[in-house]
Amino acid sequence: MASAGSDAAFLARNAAESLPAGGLAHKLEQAAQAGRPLRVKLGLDPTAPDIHLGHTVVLQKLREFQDLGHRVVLIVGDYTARVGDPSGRSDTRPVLTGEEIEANARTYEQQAFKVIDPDPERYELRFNGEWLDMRMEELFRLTRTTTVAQLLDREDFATRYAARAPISILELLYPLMQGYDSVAVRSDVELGGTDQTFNLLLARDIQRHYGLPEQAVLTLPILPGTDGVDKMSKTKGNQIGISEPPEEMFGKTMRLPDEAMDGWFDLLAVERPAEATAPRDAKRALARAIITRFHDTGAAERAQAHFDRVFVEHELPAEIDDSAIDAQDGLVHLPAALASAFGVSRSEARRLLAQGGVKLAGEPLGAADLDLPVARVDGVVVQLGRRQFRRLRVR
RNA sequence: GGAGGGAUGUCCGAGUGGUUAAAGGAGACGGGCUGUAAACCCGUUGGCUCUGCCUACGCAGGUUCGAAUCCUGCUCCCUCCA
Repeated sequence: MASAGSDAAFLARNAAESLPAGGLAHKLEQAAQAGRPLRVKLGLDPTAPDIHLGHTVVLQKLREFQDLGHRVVLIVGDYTARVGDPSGRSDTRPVLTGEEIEANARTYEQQAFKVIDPDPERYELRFNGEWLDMRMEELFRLTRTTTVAQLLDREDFATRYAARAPISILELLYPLMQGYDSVAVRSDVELGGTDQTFNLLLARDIQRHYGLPEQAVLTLPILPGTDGVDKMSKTKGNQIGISEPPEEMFGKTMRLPDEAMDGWFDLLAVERPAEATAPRDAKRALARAIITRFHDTGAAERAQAHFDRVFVEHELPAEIDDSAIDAQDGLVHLPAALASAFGVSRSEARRLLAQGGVKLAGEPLGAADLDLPVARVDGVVVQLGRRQFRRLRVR
């Protein structure tokens, strides 16, 4: 193991903040002296089991800790998920059942193993229902650790409070519960996005109140989505899921605005190509690196070849899925066929047709092409928009 | 406990009896340009058996030739006073 100082510098190199100053190096030193690994905590939300690139930033960091010999503790917020988080106003979140949470957690874990090491020596998975299902008396002890003023220091609470927007007591309790997780698992370090800074730091206070050493906190910048602006999230539709097919990953990465590229290289810990590389080529390298990480090198090469073929050369993809469609009296009703082949509504199919967004064997169709003879479409490739292809097969 | 405000399409947000499938914006999608970047231009954006029909403005009823708009009840949300 290298020196604690250089390890700390390495771990913090692409982090947003390492708090308190010198805290991480100190922890690493203590661990080295005691000859034990650090317990590195990450909390996860069991309502969203699909991992995307944004989640992998912090997972990647966990992996780095593991590679230095430390132990990762993933905490599933099953208890909190069962209560339901009221933040985000009226859209009451569906409260999950125990089984759903368990299933989500396992799905998440399987995906997380693409990044972190599943070796039981280096990894453990815990559910916070284990300790949060507590007696009132214990809750009193927990709530005594923190004051309202402390909680109102958190930016979003402060903003909402000032704006007289509602803040439920439950919401105020979340940081406490998260902090108690740190008490329960005796974490040495906790990771999170910069949006978690407050909660991660509050956990230190709570640990102190419980007579435990305070955890070091390492926050990582939020990875912007493929739009380059908003935080990557499923709801925003700007995510790249780590289980997506290589071709999708390649295309989505190429759509990333140039300005966001630097951030991606840093946060995803992808080696940057030479300074003079054209933005387009840098992005291609980024895309290949991402695919190599979640699939393999071969997949990356194939995805790039596919991309070049379809979007640069404007040729048909090498592989096109078949779609079975119906015909009547020797005619194929296109809106219906497109709807079933591409999963759009018939009205939408009509619109696309009218806008020249539908190509049959490379030739654009028009609004009038509603019913075509079977012979013209059977076995022929239709293209919807720029990137969807299907070979139609009349049943 | 009292008083008041609100719930509109993916989101924000106009509209307070009739050219309203519902202004405007955002987003998304299609076309052009291009590096599937940005910027820019044009167009589309509830569904369908599509020159028409059906469904839609929190939910349920009612008034009216006609309602997102008026009335009644209900649900939910917010604010202020106590």
